[in-house]
Amino acid sequence: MSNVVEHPADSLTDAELGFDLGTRLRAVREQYGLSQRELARRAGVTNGTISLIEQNKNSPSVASLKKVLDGIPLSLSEFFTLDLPSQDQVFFKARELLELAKGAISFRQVGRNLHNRKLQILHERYAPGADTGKLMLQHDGEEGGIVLRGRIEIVVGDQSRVLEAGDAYYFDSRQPHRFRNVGDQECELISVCTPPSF
Amino acid sequence: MSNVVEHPADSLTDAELGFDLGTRLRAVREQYGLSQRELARRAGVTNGTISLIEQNKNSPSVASLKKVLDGIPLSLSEFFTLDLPSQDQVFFKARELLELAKGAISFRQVGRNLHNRKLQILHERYAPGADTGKLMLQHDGEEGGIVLRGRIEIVVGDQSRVLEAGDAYYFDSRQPHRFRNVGDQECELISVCTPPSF
DNA sequence: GATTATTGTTTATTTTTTTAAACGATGCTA
DNA sequence: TAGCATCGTTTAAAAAAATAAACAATAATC
Repeated sequence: MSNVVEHPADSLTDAELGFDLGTRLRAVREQYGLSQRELARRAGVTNGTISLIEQNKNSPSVASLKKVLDGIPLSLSEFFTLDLPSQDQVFFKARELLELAKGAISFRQVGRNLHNRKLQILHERYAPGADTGKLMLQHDGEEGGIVLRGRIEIVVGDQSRVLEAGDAYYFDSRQPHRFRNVGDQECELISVCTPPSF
Repeated sequence: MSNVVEHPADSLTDAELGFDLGTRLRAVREQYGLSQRELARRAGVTNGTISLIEQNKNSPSVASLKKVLDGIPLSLSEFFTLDLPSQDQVFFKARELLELAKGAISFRQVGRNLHNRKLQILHERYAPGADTGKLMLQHDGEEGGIVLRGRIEIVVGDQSRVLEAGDAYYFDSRQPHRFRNVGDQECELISVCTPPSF
């Protein structure tokens, strides 16, 4: 009885595959080097359960899927949002940061493919007077950052503040927001946000 | 068969599941202005099913939870990663950053309550020679950062690099990793990671 | 005020999942 | 090669979830 497991190299997301929970669990389990029995022992279920789930012969209750994932360990949200095959670049020389905008405002991003990532990390520079504009930005996710030098005015919803070196911010990106360099020198900051992915 | 002590009928809540699935579903359903019956009709299940799920009186199979969410519509990953709205402090003066560690290695965090947040943003400082230790760190999530000044050696899995001002990194936090200041001056960087949420 | 919908909940019955144990296949070691 | 451990799979019985229908509470309409 040959154990043929479909493993297309370009198997990217569940959206394309129509959500193959069994294959996903098997991939995760194997990635962690666990046998069905070992995972079953840690999770407090039987090995048969895991076998049947991985073959999509039954659909586990959320409760028992949680039990299984606890044995890895992996949270439900991580399990469902997981992008399995992505071996990415880890280190980036300064010149390798991806230039997203260039001019009065400059965004230099860590990493290229945003779709596989949970974090968008930017090195931002604002020339004196530079402004993200009156039309306030608004998008899903959360964002925050720390100011490295200069003075920048940040408007979030009905709040507004001028931040200086060492100051920081954090807000829900669905609130309208705007950045403006109100100093007389260049302003620099590191920002990060969770990109809307799924 | 299991001789384990039976749990009371209503014990499918936080304790076992890690979060309150029933309340979560109810909140989402009401947010979309749907009655149990209307959602049941769209999802192709019975209203009783939804009632029982929302009371945590049974734990739906992933298959039926997916059916229910399709009626909203909402993906599984969206459902599990939903964050309850929380209005927090937006701006932080430099001195308000939360000091997590103080000594050869210093971590100063943006924001206090990590549980409601998707991002952990840190201002890290490493004294010359400072080291996160031979026991390599490993945890769920992803992380990245940008070096502001100094020289730091970062080991991720079987890869290793010395990064300098402007350089950056990004990796899956489940890979073992270690940070070490290999320069003769203090090293400073902004790091960010996705904390495990559930 | 009575009638009629619509809401969420509960209860027997059916359906599905989980268990416990056995099965065949593979790999290791003496 | 034989013996033994481990792997994933399969199957009858037990446990749990989904259904269908009845139940109670509230709001709307006549």
